[in-house]
Amino acid sequence: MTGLERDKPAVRILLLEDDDPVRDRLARIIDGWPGGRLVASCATLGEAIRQITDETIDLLITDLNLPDGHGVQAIRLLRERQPEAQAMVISVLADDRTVIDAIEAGATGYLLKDSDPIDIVAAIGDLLAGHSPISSKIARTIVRRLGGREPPSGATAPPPAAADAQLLTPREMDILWGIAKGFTYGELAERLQISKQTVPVHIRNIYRKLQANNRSEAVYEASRRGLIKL
Amino acid sequence: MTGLERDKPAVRILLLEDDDPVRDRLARIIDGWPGGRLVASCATLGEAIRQITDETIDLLITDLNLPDGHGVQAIRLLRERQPEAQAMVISVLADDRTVIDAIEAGATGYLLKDSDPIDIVAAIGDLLAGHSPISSKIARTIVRRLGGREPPSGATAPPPAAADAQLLTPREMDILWGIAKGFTYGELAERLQISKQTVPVHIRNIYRKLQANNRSEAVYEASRRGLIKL
DNA sequence: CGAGCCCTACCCTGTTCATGGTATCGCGAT
DNA sequence: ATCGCGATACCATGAACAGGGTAGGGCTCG
Repeated sequence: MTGLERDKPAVRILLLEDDDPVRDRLARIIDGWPGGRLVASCATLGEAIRQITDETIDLLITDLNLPDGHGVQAIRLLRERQPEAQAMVISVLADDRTVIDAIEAGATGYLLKDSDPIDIVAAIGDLLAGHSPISSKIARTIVRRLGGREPPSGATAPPPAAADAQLLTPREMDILWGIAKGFTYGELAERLQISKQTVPVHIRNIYRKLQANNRSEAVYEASRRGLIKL
Repeated sequence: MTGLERDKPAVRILLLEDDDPVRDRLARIIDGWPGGRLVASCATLGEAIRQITDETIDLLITDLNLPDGHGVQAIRLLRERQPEAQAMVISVLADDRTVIDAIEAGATGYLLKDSDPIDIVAAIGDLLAGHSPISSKIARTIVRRLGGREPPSGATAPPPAAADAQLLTPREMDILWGIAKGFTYGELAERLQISKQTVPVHIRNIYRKLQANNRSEAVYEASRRGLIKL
């Protein structure tokens, strides 16, 4: 060591971004920031996986769309191998699934590329201060996930399930059970003694209420919200 | 009927803030903003409740600490009476309980007073654009709520998975995760970087091993056997 | 080195699903 | 009494899925 590391522990940063100009720009900024040390600057998931496996990382800054995989995979691996490390996403992706996936994988920061020029150093500082720098568009997805809607009629609902209790109608709950168990339209119709034309109507309504687009997603969502337990 | 609902798309804003100087300052800013109309500027929860009950509101901007109650109560009432309306918190409070309460009550914006001078107009615009202007410190609380749990890869879960651990191959477990979350062939193929022809092959093998005939059944079975936890 | 398994990939075919629209009936609320 | 909504029902179309067969490359293990 030639005195690069003094008393202050520099933040070991791993950068993962497939777009060359963007990566270089970010790398330069990070390199020029005295508080951090750029462990590596990767263009592929594979390279990042190698780095995460071999090196000690404090902070992963990653894109999501990668030529050989998805940035969330890097986040997952990082959280597994180095639970103390932080992860921040910098991406153009803003759809609900991607955002929720990233957050659930352990990302604590999420900046949208499309917005105004990113102050990456400020975001890193924010993150390391225990905050979550998140673009407002991304935040909305997360907030929606928590807050949803529908007013609690009483004062305060202790269990989260109580809030969603009225979300689905009784019939929809019947249908939900059915799709969780893998029944087809026909089986469900027979079991509930209704026309097989009616089943998809209920299913559509369930999808709308749970913001799902197919059966598995609906079951996953319903389970997550405590509407059903598998 | 006063018949003025369609003429102008000015945002009807209700301000609730007990601190006089702060309230006046915010009121002036909002008043000077051509995009919005200040319906009322309240110093107490009681006054705000009256306004929410009697007037049509598009956006509530509220403090939380109030002399006669809590701002969250105003948010709850608003969401109950006027579900289309938005709510934004401006407060010094940042504890988990308060933040989660506010978000669950329906707030889609949450700015911390202590931070840098608030650009309230930008935040309002953000909010009305469908985003969620949220201070990064607040965001961390929310993110923790969503993602702060255990990493999905069961590093320390030998008891349940032991018997069936070898039932599915690693790749099949990847696929299983995907179908539990509702991914299509194409999405799964992209995320795992394999051909979309290969995905159904794995799925078929999973069905065979779990004795399932469709996705929901497979997820149900896998969950029941402890292969995945939703 | 051949056996066995996993992962990969493609072909084909029939079924099921997702999604739109439209409509009737009953019930509780306005 | 009209309105909103839940539940029921039908039609139609394109996308996605299930299930069958075939097969090459890579890996490990006797």
